[in-house]
Amino acid sequence: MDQEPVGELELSVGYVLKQVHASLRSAMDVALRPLDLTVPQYACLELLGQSSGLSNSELARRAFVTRQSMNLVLRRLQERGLLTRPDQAPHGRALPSMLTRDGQAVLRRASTAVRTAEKQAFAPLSPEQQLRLRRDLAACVASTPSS
Amino acid sequence: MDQEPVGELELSVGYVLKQVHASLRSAMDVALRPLDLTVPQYACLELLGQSSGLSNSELARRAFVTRQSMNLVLRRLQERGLLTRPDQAPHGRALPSMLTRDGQAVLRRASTAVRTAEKQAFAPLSPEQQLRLRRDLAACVASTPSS
DNA sequence: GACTGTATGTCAGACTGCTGACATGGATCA
DNA sequence: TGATCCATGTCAGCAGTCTGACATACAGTC
Repeated sequence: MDQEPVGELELSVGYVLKQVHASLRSAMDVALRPLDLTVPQYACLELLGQSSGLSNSELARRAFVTRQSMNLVLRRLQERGLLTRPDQAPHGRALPSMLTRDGQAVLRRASTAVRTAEKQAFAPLSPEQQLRLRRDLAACVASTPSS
Repeated sequence: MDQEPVGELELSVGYVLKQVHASLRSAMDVALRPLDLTVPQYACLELLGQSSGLSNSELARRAFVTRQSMNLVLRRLQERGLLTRPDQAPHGRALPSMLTRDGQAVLRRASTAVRTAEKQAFAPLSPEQQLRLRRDLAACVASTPSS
């Protein structure tokens, strides 16, 4: 390793944030591959596991993708029998998605796998530091104009 | 189990990290649009501005994309006359990229725009908190197996 | 010198996610 | 009631990124 003078980019919060995000994303990919799940698919399952009956648009917002992308994710998961959507909307146009029994089972396994990967990624930080990190990040979100 | 209105996902460091990353990415997109630059293109310029003569592969690693993707970025920037690459490699196969005068000018404007966006994104945090956040994140990177 | 291993640049194909657009259902208000 | 606006689901097209592959250039070993 050549010892360059630490660039200015290393001093940018955004750059380091991107770095950690990339590393975590990669770790999640590896952890989810055996379950044949992508990160967006996992995110969708996790969101539904915690808030059953969310609509496509609502899932998209919480997973930080567009409605169109989430639509494809939902379709694929529905084909695999991991979730169900009613043919007709009970109110308005929103179609509430629900996990099937299989979906819940897959989610349980995926959740533990991701949790392990995440734990490992933040292992250098003590529990107190992790809590502090989460709070600092959450503070930034709070000021963000909701998309 | 806290049954707060906030879901369990909100308690996940990874989720909040993703949230902040998405918000920052979006802000950077908006800030760079007037300059007709994408985020990867800006990243490339910024990296070259701080370490002139980096190769395609090295830029790719530091920008967290593949060599192939960075190759397209470099080509596009070269077409716009923002950087130059020698036709022949001075050593090995690595082609060192250099910013042109125009490239340096665009970088200056882009850099201030991005810096403003980043400053705004992390505005809720005091300078001390931002420093702490950067250190915490950097600690996570240190343990990551380098890609 | 020949062989092996590693790193780089580049091409081709597939996949993912996005933007733009349209139709539908509901709420609001004159 | 009719008009307007907003949110949702979905279709089509396009740009960006990735995986896989190949040829090339250097360093190390025999």
